[in-house]
Amino acid sequence: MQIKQVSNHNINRWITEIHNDFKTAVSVDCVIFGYDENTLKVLVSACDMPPFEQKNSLLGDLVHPDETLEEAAFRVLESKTGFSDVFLEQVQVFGAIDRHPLGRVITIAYYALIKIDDAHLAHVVKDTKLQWMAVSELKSMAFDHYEIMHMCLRKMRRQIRVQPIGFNLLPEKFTLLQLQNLYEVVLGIPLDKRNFRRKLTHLGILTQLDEMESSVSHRPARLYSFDKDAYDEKIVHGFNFDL
Amino acid sequence: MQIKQVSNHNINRWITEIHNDFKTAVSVDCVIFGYDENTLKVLVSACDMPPFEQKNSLLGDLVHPDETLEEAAFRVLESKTGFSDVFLEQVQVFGAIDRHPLGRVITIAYYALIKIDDAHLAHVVKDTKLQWMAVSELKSMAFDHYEIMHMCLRKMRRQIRVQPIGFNLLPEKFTLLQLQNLYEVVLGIPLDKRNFRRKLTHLGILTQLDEMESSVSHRPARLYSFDKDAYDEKIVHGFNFDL
DNA sequence: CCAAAAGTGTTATATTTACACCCATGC
DNA sequence: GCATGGGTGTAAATATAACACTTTTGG
Repeated sequence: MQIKQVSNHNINRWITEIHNDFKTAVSVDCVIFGYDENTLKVLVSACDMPPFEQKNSLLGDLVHPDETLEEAAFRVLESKTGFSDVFLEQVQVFGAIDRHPLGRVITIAYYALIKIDDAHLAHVVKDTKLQWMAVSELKSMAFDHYEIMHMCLRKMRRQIRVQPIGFNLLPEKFTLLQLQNLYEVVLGIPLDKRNFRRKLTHLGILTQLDEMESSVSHRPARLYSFDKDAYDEKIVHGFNFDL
Repeated sequence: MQIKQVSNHNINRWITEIHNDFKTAVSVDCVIFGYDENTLKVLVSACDMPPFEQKNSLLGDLVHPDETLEEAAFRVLESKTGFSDVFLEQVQVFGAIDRHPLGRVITIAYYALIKIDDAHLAHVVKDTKLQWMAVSELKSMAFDHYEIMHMCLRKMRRQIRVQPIGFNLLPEKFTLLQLQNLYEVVLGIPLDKRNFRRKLTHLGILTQLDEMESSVSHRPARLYSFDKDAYDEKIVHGFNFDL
């Protein structure tokens, strides 16, 4: 990179600091949430770095010099899940001085929401280090990753109430009960069936499909899909999603 | 720092990358909000770095190797405002590859809320580069600082509705109209006087003082203060501030 | 016919909004 | 006495919460 010759001593200080003294390693860590078997899960990896060999860690990597932070996060996501088109949200930076045993590494936490499907599960199974773990069963992790996971969970819980992001965790076609269960599991509160259904169907952001559940041993439920166009349209007219 | 000898080649890669290849300069930038003359203002500094000499910039600095991100932000705040006890909130990281003309610098944005008082104004006046500018008058800034300011403004607007942070912008003792004006200015919406007063006084987080405004050319208003203890008490019992 | 989830309305309660006048003070 | 903001209550509309039974399918 070319550096302009400038007279101000303040700028020379910056040049020195930027290029020598004050450089730090920067990583991204992804909290990848999935929803399966009525459970909120996180994709974790067996950690191979001392002293955390018995722990699980989040999926992350150092940010390369030629990529943005978001690109780094998407690179991690794609390499571990095979998906490139996922919902991704920056949460917070963690910069405690000794958070990494190999030296100072500040990390930018992202959370992602993905639809766990069979193709994806096969992809994960091939990588013996990877594992979907229920959020409720995760008690401790490598580094400060448990704290990071928890912060991401908090942010996701806050966001899911006011933005239609929950659909990223469900298949394209879902029943109203699946949607209600998702909210109950994520938020940890029971919801009234009739009120929930009225609220959601009256929001006008669901498309009622001409299709039913099949092969269930009870009355099959109608399938719905999220109508993103309708949502975007309503947003510009001052509509608020609020569950 | 001491580095453990480990056998795994993956870890050796990390060591190389962390200590050599992938280091980046990291800075903090503070969007310092103040409220004065019924206006929301930001503390900005004349920029002396080409090509932004005609622009204002946020207050920031590189993060030093021996301090956390928050410590860096507080250091910037204290050096520029003289205050160490201010409300500070991390907002987002900005990591576009060419956001800084001197090389790759990723920056962590914070916003701070401070009470602009006379002592503080004197402090600012001594530094000829510093200036309080109305948010509404800021149209462009150095680097990506306008975008950063805007993101912080958005986050602050969101937070002020659900957390009692507005009090950080007012004097210890304030009138209900001052508080209402603050909300109207920050949120950009008019509020009904009677409804606002009823809501706030019934929340039970304001202490009604035995003191009135003085030297005003109209009926003096009662003064109130924020009762943090009462707020904390209510929070643990599941109370939600929501304006 | 049994088990399991689908689907559907009404009423009571709480919250939010809209709105207008007299009061105290400084000049 | 006039300009300025201080201070107060009520009614209508809206949103939320609670609640139970019949229907449809597979086994």
